[in-house]
Amino acid sequence: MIVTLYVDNVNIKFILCYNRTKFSERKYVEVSNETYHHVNLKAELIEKGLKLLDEEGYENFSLRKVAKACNVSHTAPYRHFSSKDDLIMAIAFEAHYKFNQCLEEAVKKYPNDNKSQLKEMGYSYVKFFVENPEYLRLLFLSDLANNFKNKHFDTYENCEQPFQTFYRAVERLQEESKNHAAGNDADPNAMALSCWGLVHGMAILIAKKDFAYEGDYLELVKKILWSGSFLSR
Amino acid sequence: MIVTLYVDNVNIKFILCYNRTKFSERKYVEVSNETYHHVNLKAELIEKGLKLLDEEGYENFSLRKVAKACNVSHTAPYRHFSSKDDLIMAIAFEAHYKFNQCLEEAVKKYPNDNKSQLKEMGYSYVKFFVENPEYLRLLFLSDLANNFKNKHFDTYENCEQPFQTFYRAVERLQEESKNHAAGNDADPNAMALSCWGLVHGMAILIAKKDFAYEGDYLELVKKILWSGSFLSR
DNA sequence: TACACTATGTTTACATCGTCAACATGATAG
DNA sequence: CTATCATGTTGACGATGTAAACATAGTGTA
Repeated sequence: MIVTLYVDNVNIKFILCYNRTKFSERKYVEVSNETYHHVNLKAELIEKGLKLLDEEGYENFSLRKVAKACNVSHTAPYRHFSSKDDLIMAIAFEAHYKFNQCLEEAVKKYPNDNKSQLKEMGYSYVKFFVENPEYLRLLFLSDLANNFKNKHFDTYENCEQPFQTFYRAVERLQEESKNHAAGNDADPNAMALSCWGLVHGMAILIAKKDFAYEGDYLELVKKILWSGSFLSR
Repeated sequence: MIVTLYVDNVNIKFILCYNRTKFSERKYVEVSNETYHHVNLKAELIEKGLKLLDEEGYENFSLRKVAKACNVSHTAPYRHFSSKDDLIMAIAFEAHYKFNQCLEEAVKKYPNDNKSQLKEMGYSYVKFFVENPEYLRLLFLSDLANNFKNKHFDTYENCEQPFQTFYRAVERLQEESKNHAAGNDADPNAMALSCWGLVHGMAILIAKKDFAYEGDYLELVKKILWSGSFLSR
């Protein structure tokens, strides 16, 4: 049942929920969306799940903990997700979106300079995963991430956007320098793999703390991306 | 590795195992077939564990399955490893050893050419993980790998060898080109991070099938490593 | 030889986990 | 008013990691 209240002239909608075991102990929980029922818990599961993933790490993540965080029985998530993996995929979708936003902001920073776009994007790429190390697993390193594309390409087609954003920048640069390109830069695949590989590798090494360095990692990355050997010609 | 020998018409099984702390002291220990005490269960757990990891993947790996594969009760591994993580660390140790061997072979291929050494090592690096994708998680991508160094540096100190092998090659190259180095190549950290990052990133992208390419991946990697933009100056 | 100690097995038990089946409730459509 | 469907709940299951208590075998020592 939906309850509408006016607090300080603001219209707030509530949904009537019930407590875990006893129907007598009911409480009101705010609804984030106009649509009632299903949408609410689903969104909350994704949100709390992402938080849990951040806080406790991928390997300590459990469906039951997410359910508990939402004050809901341990099987309630099954009304919205077919399995634990399905929930994780939905969370990964959310992460893809954030990651893509991050890359697109980098592109916007240099509207007319393809090289700078790619360098800035590389920097943002590394920075994003250094700041959100759990997303690394979500997007790339788990078994799930491996199957993400194949299994859910239709449902979550937007998840491919980060890669598209990256590739498009590479393509633009190649188009621009087509005439005087030589070596790797003449081979689109070689250029894409080397650009992406470098950035991807640095992000993982730093985020996973495999690269020991006393100074500021991100400054080092900036130095690498903006100097000679990267996109030099 | 299990070795079967016939001595005086008697079939004797041996297991190739290693001493807890030292890599170099590998020895053969006899396995008795039908005794209550399984003479070399520790080595067998590592061996079967590695096999299981290869076959079923990291996320489907379980202590109880390894125990079953060794025909032993599900708590027997606790006599040799303090936890599941401890077993995985021992397996990771084994994987580190193989990986390092792979890198050192690459170095030996070009005894007097530092640049070629590094290129060949990069190629072997990628090839190794493309051929053994589960090792990627074992060595780098699991939560455990994250803590590997800190927790077990003393016990498994040799596990650092692959990185040392890599770093030494970078150092040699830098020493060699010290006089005419410029840009990144003048900064050891920048050079190490960019070299390692590129190779690491390509290995992961290809092994995890995140980089879509119709042709031969390894040829593409070779092209990248042996042409202009990598170690060019 | 006898015996105690230690290393290395076993069984049992427990909490947590993902998942399923059976059931309850509440919104909604007829 | 009632049947149906969406979305909750409880309870059960087997798999898992791990701890505790117990069993056995090999070893060292009297």
